[in-house]
Amino acid sequence: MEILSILRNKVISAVELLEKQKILPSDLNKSLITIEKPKDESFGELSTNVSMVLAKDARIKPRDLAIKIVDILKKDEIISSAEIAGPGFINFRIYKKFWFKLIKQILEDGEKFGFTNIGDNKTVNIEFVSANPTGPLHVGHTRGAIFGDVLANLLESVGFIVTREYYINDAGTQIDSLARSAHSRYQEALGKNYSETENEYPGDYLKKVGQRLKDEFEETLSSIDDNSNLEKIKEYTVKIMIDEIKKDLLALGVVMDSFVFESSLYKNGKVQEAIDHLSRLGLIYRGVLEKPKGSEASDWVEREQDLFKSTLFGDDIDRPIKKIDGSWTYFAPDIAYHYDKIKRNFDEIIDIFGADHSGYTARMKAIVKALSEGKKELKIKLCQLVKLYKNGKPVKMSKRAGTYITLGDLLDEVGKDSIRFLFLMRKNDAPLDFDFSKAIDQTKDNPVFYVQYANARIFSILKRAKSLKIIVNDKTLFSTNLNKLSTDSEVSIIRKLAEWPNVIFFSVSRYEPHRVAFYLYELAQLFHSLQSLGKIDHTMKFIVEDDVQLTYARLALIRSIQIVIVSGLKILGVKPIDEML
RNA sequence: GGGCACGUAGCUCAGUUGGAUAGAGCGACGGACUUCUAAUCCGUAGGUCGGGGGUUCGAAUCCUCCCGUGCUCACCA
Repeated sequence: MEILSILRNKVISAVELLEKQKILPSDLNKSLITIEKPKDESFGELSTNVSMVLAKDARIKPRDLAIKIVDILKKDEIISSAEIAGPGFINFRIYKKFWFKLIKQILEDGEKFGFTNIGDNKTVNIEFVSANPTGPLHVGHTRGAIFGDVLANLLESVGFIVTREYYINDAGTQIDSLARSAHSRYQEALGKNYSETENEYPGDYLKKVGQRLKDEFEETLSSIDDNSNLEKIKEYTVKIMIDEIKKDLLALGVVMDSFVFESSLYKNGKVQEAIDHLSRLGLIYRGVLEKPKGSEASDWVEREQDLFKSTLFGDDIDRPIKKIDGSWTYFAPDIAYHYDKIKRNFDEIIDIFGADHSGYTARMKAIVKALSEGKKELKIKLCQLVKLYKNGKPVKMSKRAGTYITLGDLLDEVGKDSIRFLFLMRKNDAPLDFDFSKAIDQTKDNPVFYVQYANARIFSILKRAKSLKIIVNDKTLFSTNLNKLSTDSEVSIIRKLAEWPNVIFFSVSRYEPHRVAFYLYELAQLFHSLQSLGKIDHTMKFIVEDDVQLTYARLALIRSIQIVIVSGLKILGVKPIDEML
């Protein structure tokens, strides 16, 4: 167990002792007790809010409670000082040798350090990207892809069994339009009349499809008077689009475990089945929706339709499941799809949406609650939109004109690792301004190189140590004597390393992968700072030639930094590099 | 007009789910290399946390009302 948890347990035991002695009422809620690193290190190395959190329930003043707790903890073997400050904080200092234990633990655990078994083999389904197969992925999808993938990595790393899933909308009118557009390009490839105006998907990417249709089928599908030809074109086009999407995702480092086709839900009767289930639960009725307030829907007509009682589950209005012509609405297959997820019996179901689908979340949560009869809760994370800039100027994108920046474009210009890291330097629900020119620049404003560079520097130091006949494998470093680590900067970076398990815990429990990226940046910052001390004062170099023991101790320190950086980068799906080129 | 987000330094953003004197990067200004990689470091300047009110020991964080921005709004997907 790492030091923050150890200290927290000690604090809790102290409270329990006071409970036993009847000084405090029993059964106080201790879940809010935290151990944190104070912002200002002059306060102490670690602090706890215990006395403020318990004061109210215990009916005692925070500072009075703090005095009692401090009396107990002062005797503890790892605590060198415990002081009360401010409204009732208890600030601790820890004996150095207990900080050194942390380094030993990192060297022993390796890249597993910090990852506890939170998941306990619980299963999780994360659905993300799920872009319509009508064109290549663009920057918006990219953000969702990275967010979902890294969240999946995180969950896996703490013992969840994760299914990364992509839901393919391969049915409906959009896909019919796609097929007609592909047919136009097919005609074009065959040298027949091509009409730009009738083409709903005019992007160049369909030219390739047209050519491939020609290569594959020659002229046999040219006439679409026969509907079965259009069906074949549709099938073929969707397949190509999906292959392209998979290829782009792979280049971004994202591999899905599972694809679910909307069309299969119709074919297998799963849509009807899900709706029937809702009916049995009494949640479907014939009704008339009110005209939306203030909406400018001028063509609004009052109509009776089949509605799902989503208001019972926290939605604003009940939602139609059938259109006027009797066909299903877009919502219906989604009901079936989530019913299917429920029946596959995942412990957790997570959907990742783009912000443009935020209006959809209430009904999706409602449907999962309804279909599972309250047993499952759908978790939805929203990714805000991405605005692209180039040299500080916004890049205009138009789907109609076919001038939008695709994931492929991004990968060509920026590269996978930069994209992933930069996209993760924003919280998911904050809008992301992404400047192309800055991302390409490898020297400034680019945190991924900053972190990579820290790793590369450590690699280079260890390499040099080896050349000096110093043994730098983890086993040797593990058994080295660390007592020579004595400066504030050194101990301060160990304290930072001690936060890593906390960072993982919060990233997982709140589904916030960006915390990992920020943490790695901060850790790299401390490392760079530490290294630069050696420039002014040569005794602060990591390798001090006339002090073997100090050298070993410092190598153990930087090696443990490297372990954390590398394992963090792996979570982000960014490849650590040993040498900057 | 309704719903959901968001509003923190000149710019881009963090802020451990209510804690101490609100942080970082960029930009600006001033410094540091016969290097274990200067792709780096150190320092200075910069704030009414959009505004008002409320909740309490304590608010950037929670509640409420305004102001502003984005997304969205039956029968599209």
